[in-house]
Amino acid sequence: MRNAESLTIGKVADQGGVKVQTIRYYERRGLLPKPARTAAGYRKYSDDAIRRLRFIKQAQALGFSLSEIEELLALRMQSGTTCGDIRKRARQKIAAVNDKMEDLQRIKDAL
Amino acid sequence: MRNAESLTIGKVADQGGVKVQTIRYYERRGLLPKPARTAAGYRKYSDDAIRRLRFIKQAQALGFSLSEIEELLALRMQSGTTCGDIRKRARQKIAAVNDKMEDLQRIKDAL
DNA sequence: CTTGACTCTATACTTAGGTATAGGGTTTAT
DNA sequence: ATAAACCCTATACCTAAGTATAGAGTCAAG
Repeated sequence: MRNAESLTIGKVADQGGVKVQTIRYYERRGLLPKPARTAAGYRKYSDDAIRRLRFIKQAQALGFSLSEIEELLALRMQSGTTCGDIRKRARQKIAAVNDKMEDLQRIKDAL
Repeated sequence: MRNAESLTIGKVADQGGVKVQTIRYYERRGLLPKPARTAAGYRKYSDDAIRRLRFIKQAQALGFSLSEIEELLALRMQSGTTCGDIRKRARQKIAAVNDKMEDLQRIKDAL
């Protein structure tokens, strides 16, 4: 009972917390796969799309650019072999965040 | 022996790690005070400008927008009274960074 | 069976944060 | 005393990440 198939773009946008145009924009950018279409040409999504949108938003909040996120998603797709790459990138990012926190401390002290 | 006065915009740019045009841009935006000028109209800076540039870069690296940085600098100027505000903002930002780290963990796990 | 809320494509506009260019004056090293 | 390396203003351009608009088709509720 877990899978509501065939969501419209509007539903996905609402659930993903973005605008409809943003979804189409992501599709053009290659961040979201081209979805199936109805006879009338309407995009049909499964809730994978929502999960993907949320992943994108999280990664964005962490300071990844859309291009970086594209790479992350690509890596994720090559499941199996290259998991190490992702771990490495995640670790890099964590290190960067740690650095940022130290800088923050310094700024706090400076103020 | 600590104060080399009267730096040109180029020196400040080099030391601050930004382009000359960026300095002029920051001046237009109000992030850097309008400096004194030579007879010929050249901008003259003290090394305060360099410190300020570095502060801006650090804050930027932490995810502050230029507008936010403007506010931070303004707060810093009202020295004395409103130090609490800055601490509060810094603490907010630290909290945000902590949240981000948790998100990062989650992403790492998700990959 | 029509009206309002969707959807489609294509194109243009927006904001943030710069970066480049044109056309000119100035300083400095030779 | 002249050429290179600076500086000046003003204006235009750029990338990222959307957001809006126009003009047209579609679906669902009354």
